[in-house]
Amino acid sequence: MTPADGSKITRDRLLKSAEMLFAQKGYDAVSVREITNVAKCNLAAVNYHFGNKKALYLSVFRERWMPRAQRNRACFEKNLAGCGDTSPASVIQSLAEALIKGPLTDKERLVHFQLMIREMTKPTEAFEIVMEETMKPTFEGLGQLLHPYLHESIDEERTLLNILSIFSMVLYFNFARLPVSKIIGHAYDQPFKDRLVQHIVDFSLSGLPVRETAR
Amino acid sequence: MTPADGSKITRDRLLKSAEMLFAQKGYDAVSVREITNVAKCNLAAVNYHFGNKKALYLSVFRERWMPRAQRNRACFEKNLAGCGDTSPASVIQSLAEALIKGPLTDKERLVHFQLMIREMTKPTEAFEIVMEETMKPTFEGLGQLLHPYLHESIDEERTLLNILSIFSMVLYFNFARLPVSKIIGHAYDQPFKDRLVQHIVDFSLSGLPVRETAR
DNA sequence: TTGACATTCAAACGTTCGTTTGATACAAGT
DNA sequence: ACTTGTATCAAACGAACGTTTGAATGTCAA
Repeated sequence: MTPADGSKITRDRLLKSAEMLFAQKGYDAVSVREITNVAKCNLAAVNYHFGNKKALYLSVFRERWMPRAQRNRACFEKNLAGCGDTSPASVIQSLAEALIKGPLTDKERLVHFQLMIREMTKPTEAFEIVMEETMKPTFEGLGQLLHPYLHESIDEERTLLNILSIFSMVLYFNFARLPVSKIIGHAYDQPFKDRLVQHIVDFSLSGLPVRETAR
Repeated sequence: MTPADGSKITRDRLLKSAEMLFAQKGYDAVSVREITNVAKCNLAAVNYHFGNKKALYLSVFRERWMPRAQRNRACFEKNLAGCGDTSPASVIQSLAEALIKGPLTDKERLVHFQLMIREMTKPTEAFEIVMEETMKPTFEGLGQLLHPYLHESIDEERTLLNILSIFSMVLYFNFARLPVSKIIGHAYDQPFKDRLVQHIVDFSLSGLPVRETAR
């Protein structure tokens, strides 16, 4: 077949199946046979199209994870532009909405953040991709947006800790859906996602909603 | 040999080696041969002492993970008792100190939270242990401590979301040491841990340190 | 129609996996 | 002294792994 034909389709099916399985089970728990079965192609297709299993894993990050990270980033910037200002409230609301209710489907979001968590827990070569091309630029951008609004005494480390704290909430509520659902007693439906975004914004801006009389 | 002799020692070495390797690499990435090599015992020892690999994994949670979770809990309660009150500031400070500077060594802490993250990302039977015997009681206890101080309009879900947000920060700063170190530019030394606890308390109570003039 | 190229496929490669086996060593009870 | 029970060990088991091979199939330019 010519490249315009079914070949690329097989390659894409491999990437798609591999991504889902790697996110669900982790690199070592997934066999090449399992991937090719889900992708409905021959066992040797992985080696033909990607060379070997590890190269397929890296291609998943390069060709599927990165574009999704960029879609998230674009959504954040669109949200923020729609706010009309760059106040901390607008920045955090735009970020939380982009990552929790944003352009990804629920399945994509789970896959995206599970892959991210796996690279944080046991980094491979893909960690550099995630870190240098996505997280570092994002945190730097958030730092520049928030810094003018923060108290004068807040140094660079404190600024980063604040950003990482917001990020940790978004990360946690995305990848740990199962335990969170088990604790709050219901699924991630749309109204809950709205309440979740609102909570993250409120908590990030004011912390715990403590009674005035008890402050 | 009699049970009072070297046998239990072999069993303990297996548990210790298995825990470290499972935390570092994940269940499927670790082979029984690797575990027995690190534990300096025979390959068949895993099956003799635990039956099979999966049972060893569960024993790691029952016999090593759970006791550490209880040590953390005891430290939290000791910290809180030392505060003299149960205000949100005292509760969060006690919690953050217990989990970030508490009774565990740095190595133990990393292992502990990495195992936790792995169970949240891809739950096995050990998930029930972590969830029912540790997280649920902890969150319920925190809810009862914090609820009297929270605003009247805060319902049970909002209370839980606040607790989960604090938990997500503690979790993140413990398991994601590598990316966090990479971003802030230095290791987790003692002064940084002090600043980290202070930040978590401040952020949980007041959110971002926004200038008064910009509020 | 032919030759070159791209893609798929069944089959096999050698290696490593989790698990089992049977022999051996040693301590304690009778 | 002999039996019993516990623990360790080298060796082997079949199954599954990632990877390779060479033939078969299809497409398009010449």
